[in-house]
Amino acid sequence: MPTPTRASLAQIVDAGRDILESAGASGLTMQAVADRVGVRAPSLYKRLSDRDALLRAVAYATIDDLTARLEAANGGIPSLARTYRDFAHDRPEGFRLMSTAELPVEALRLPVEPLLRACTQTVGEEHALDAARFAVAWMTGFLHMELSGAFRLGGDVDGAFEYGLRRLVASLEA
Amino acid sequence: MPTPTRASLAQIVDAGRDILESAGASGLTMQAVADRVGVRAPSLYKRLSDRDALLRAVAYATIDDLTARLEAANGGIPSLARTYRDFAHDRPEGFRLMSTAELPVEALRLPVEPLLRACTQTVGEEHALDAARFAVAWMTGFLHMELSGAFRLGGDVDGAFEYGLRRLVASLEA
DNA sequence: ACCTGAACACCGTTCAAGT
DNA sequence: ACCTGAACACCGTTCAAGT
Repeated sequence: MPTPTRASLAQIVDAGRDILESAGASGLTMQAVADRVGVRAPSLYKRLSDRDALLRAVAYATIDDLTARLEAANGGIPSLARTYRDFAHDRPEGFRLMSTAELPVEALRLPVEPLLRACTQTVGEEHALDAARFAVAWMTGFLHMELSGAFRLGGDVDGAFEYGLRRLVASLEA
Repeated sequence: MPTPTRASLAQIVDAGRDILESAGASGLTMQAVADRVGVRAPSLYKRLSDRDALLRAVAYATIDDLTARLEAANGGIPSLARTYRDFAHDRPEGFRLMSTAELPVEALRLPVEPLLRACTQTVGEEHALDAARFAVAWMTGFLHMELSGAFRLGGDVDGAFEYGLRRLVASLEA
């Protein structure tokens, strides 16, 4: 009787996401995933070509999760921004991995789509892409700095986010 | 006669910066630095407690470099933003390391100082910090995304930067 | 004081051999 | 088909021994 599949790719990726959040990217080792999934490390290479493929797979799963949340949000820029921030707070390591993992450009098309629509509404077709890049850059930069503790000193971080959001929206509506 | 010092900390950090830019963060190993400096890896531990300390030292040197460039710029927001971008293009891996390395909050005080002054000029004391955070977040986010290739598809990246810069300045002057 | 070789732990990865 | 132990390369780090 052939051995039944013990470690499906989905199980591996789920284990990877958990380990990532609890131990950080450096703790996301093949051995840690193998232990969690009840298998020896070499067996993972039946499903994934190498550790980089594991990181990419976890990044994709994270992006899917984010995309779903953004689609569920009311489509305005403030709502999208706050949803994005909540997501980064929930899965800080996954959020970081999205920027770190070397992904093909199209990987971000789906999560950006709702923002692109919102920007088209406020600035029109012609500058929608520039506006979306402006918005995404601010949000992503803010969240990275917030998560890395760069805003720890001085004043209210929530307040700084809402201030930036107000300025952002005002500047696009101008 | 005691052995003369072969590997000073300054030499080690300089070697580290070079290796970082040519081989990336994962290529910045203790062995690579030791080779470059003409010493065996264990000798580095006379100067640095561990690899993390090496990364921090390289990050600090990078920050000093950036600070000098920003101080030399004409102090307006557009000039600071373009100087920051030039720096990220010159030393992309160093730029990344500044965000990655776990540094104490005060590490960024000096490079942010010129921007904080510019923001005080345009929005006044009370919201200077919020405005600086808005500006830094946008710039840093934009540069990370640009360097990681997220803007590779569609349109003019320089144009998108100038668009963002115009919106940013306009929103602070409003 | 500074350097070295030897050694250890840990990780990624390959592969021949098992079921 | 899927799994495993054994093995290898590579890296960080420690330490006793050299000058």
